[in-house]
Amino acid sequence: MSAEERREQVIGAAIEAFARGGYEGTSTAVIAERVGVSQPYLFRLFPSKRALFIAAVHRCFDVLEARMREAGGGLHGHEAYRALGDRYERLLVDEPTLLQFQLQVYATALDHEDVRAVGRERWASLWRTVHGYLAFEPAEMARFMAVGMLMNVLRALDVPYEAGPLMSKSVTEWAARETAGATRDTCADADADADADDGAQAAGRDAT
Amino acid sequence: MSAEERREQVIGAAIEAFARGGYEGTSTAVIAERVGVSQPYLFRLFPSKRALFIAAVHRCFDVLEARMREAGGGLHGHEAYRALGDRYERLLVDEPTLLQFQLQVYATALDHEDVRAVGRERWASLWRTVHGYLAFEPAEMARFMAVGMLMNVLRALDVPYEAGPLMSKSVTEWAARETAGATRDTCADADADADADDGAQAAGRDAT
DNA sequence: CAGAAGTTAGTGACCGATAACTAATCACGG
DNA sequence: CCGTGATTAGTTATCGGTCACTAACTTCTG
Repeated sequence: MSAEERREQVIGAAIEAFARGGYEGTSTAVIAERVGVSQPYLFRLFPSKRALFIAAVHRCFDVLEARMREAGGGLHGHEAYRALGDRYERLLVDEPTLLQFQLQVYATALDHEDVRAVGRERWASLWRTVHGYLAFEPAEMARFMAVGMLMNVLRALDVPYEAGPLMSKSVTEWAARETAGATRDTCADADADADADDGAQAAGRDAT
Repeated sequence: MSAEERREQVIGAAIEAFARGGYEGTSTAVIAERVGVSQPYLFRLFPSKRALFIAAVHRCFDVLEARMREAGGGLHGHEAYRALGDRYERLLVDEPTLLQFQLQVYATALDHEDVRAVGRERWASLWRTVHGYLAFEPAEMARFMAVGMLMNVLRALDVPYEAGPLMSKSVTEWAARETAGATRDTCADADADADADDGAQAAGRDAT
């Protein structure tokens, strides 16, 4: 296998590993093990752990932008808004690793200047791709991105929510329930592994 | 100094340290050093590093809820929406550590079930506090929280933005600028330490 | 034989946690 | 006022394990 192929493979494994453990919490050994090479060999493919992480950031946003572009197609305005929103919801279910890694990037950016710079650069690119390509109004742009960030957090905390416009209502109801039963919070464990197949909820959106 | 006082002090130091380095990236030694006690003594105040982190999570959301309650007062509807929004903007400028820590919590929640459970619990509490106390409509609730999450990310990436309704427009313009000059991205370093006093931008909101 | 792909061995530093010891405070009987 | 025993706040010493990274060696292929 060529070094370039290996590098791509390593980046994929790095995203999966970093998504779970974060930058500091993930050893280069587990990444190497995941692709089936020795740990020191990673340092011949990438100059440092940070360089590998940054390569993973680029890959992550490459995919994100590609997905948005695919969904946007020739649409614009509200049609595009709905199309991209739906696509992001699906991405959240189909490729959760990508979103978890995204969250790790934001956290890592706080004290690694190089990561912050790359994250900012790619966020600008993503924002501009969505805005320029689909011609949203600025207010809708911010709203779209903001809801995306909210969904990221809800997913990170394993909060169940309905997709689409019903989200706010369902989350509000969830919050009321969760806070009411604060005395017996053991029931929160029961749905820990039940979210694996709640992708079906995304289809429930057409009931709107 | 009593153990309880020390504990409170340690929690404060822990938030500051964890906010920068994250859970895995912060050693108990640096937290101990920050409060001026020996590292092993932390383990007499808290049973484990995780327990300390979780205590910090509680403190963080305690403060967050308190700030929102103060700002909400007897207001409701759109007036409350504006009051809380303004307060959150100010919090972003005045107490950035709290927000950086918040981001670390979301990232940490991904692979620590106990942190996730506490985060979910406190998010529900926060959501309910804002919703129940201020009587927002569900859609406004989600919008409020979503914009907050967006602001968190923008701050983490050091993206300059105008506060208030102008945000989306200013960020859109920023994205256009940033992406246009992608070939010479060295200028991105210049404003790295210029954000210390951009709190003045928050006052620019009344120009609306 | 040359170069690229990949390995084993090792290193110095650090980290969370434990164990055992010390110093100060305080209540209290004489 | 003094001694004294108990509780509490805090220390030093240390350990087993892990981590990013380096150096030197090997194996495969054209």
